[in-house]
Amino acid sequence: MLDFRDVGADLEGYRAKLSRRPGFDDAVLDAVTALWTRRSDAIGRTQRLQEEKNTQGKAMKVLFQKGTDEEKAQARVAQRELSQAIKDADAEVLAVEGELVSLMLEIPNVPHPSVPEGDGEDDNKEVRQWGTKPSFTFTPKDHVTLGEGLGMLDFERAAKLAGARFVVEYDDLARMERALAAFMLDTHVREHGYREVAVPYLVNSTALTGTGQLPKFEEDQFRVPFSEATDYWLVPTAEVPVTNLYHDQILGPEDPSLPHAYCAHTPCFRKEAGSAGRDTRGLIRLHQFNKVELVRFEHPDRSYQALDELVDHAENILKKLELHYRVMLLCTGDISSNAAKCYDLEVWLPGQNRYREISSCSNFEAFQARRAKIRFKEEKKGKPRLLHTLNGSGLAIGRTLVALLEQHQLADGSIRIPKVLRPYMGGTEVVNSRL
RNA sequence: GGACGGAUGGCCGAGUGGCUUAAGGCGCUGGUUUGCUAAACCAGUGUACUCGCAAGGGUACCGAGGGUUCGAAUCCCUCUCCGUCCGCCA
Repeated sequence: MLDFRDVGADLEGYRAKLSRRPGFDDAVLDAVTALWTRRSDAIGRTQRLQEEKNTQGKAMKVLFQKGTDEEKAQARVAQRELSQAIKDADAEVLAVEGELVSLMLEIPNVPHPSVPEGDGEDDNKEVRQWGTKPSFTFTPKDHVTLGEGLGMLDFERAAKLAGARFVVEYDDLARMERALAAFMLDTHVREHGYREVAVPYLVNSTALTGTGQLPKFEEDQFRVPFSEATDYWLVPTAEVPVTNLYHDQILGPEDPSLPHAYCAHTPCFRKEAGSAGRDTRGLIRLHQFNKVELVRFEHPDRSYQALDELVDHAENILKKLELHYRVMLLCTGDISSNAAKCYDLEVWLPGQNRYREISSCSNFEAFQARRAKIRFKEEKKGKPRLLHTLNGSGLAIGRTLVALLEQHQLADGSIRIPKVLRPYMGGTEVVNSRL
């Protein structure tokens, strides 16, 4: 969320910056400015009425001891009228503010100047590549063929249990989900300095609003209809519970200094409402998948440096797993609504002959911090400022499994396990079929 | 699921309708005194909104939301969270 004061103070500046996003309708900005004025007027009125009522109220006690019955009655009527007037003015403030906030919640973040313009995916800029495409002396299979060939991926039974877009894994591939999570967490904790955290997989709508999934993307979220009164949603990513750890908090100078960096492993649940028919084969787009997520709370002055570090930490996992990938800088047409700047890591999938997103690393600047009220003070008496939040996948585990299967496949359909993962796989070097 | 008890500033804690502009203490910051440190003393110490060029005002906030009243931290209702016990349970 942007600050409507900033928008009102520099309407044309924001119009220009936000118009870099294709499809942004700037009419909403004029509505915001109009509401802002109405809000200020209404607040001014309420406060003047309050002041008057307080002044009169202080005189009441004396009056009730010494005044005549008639004076008392008059004062009572006057106060009652003031109370009513305050109530009315308050109601207007609330109504206008409600409208204003609901508009603000829908306005996307301002893209950083370094974000290239573009209409969509094809306009993203490749920043660098790491490694080379593996070459095969045979035609590489895709992960579904490989996994089913090993007898370790089972989409039919998953469909029986839950429906489309779920998977059942067995044996070494089931173990590899666990191994990858442990390997990634260990690396981020030991080598990159993140603090490991285990969080709830159900969150409330306040948390989802704080990180920006609500209200705009409600159709992507799984709501748990536990009862009328409860407000439970399955987490779409650990970003939500982890970022909201600091909800409504002011970090003081006595707190361990910024940055605060966390990593968490959770399943992620997504409706994939808008992607019917897309990526229906395999592990690429499921309703449930595992992910290790990195979340950072940063001083505004160094959040872009932190973004580079974050990308590096995610890349490091791919390097250790010996997976060829490229780094893409997303353009204004492909970047998410919350992010100011975003890099995607795209891993090479020989079975599909294309790169696929395996991590998305974003700087949200103050966009989430303003929604979730996350602030810090540099000095004890200083003014609280919004800090910057960042997060990135480190990495999506299901897609990592896909990449391992496809890039490290051998001619007979078995899979070579990269060295760093072997300790987590009981020393196994190759995944072989048990069939 | 049942019963009872709680929720007040950074922390502890007083407060049963107007003397609260939230006492008092701790902590913290600045100052005075002072070989150093400590102590003592003095002053300050939240958040949001709002008016103002500024200095500096004003308004709201005692878990949340409603209600009663001229007036609510205080009385009433609903909810949330925490604690203790009982039942059920991985």
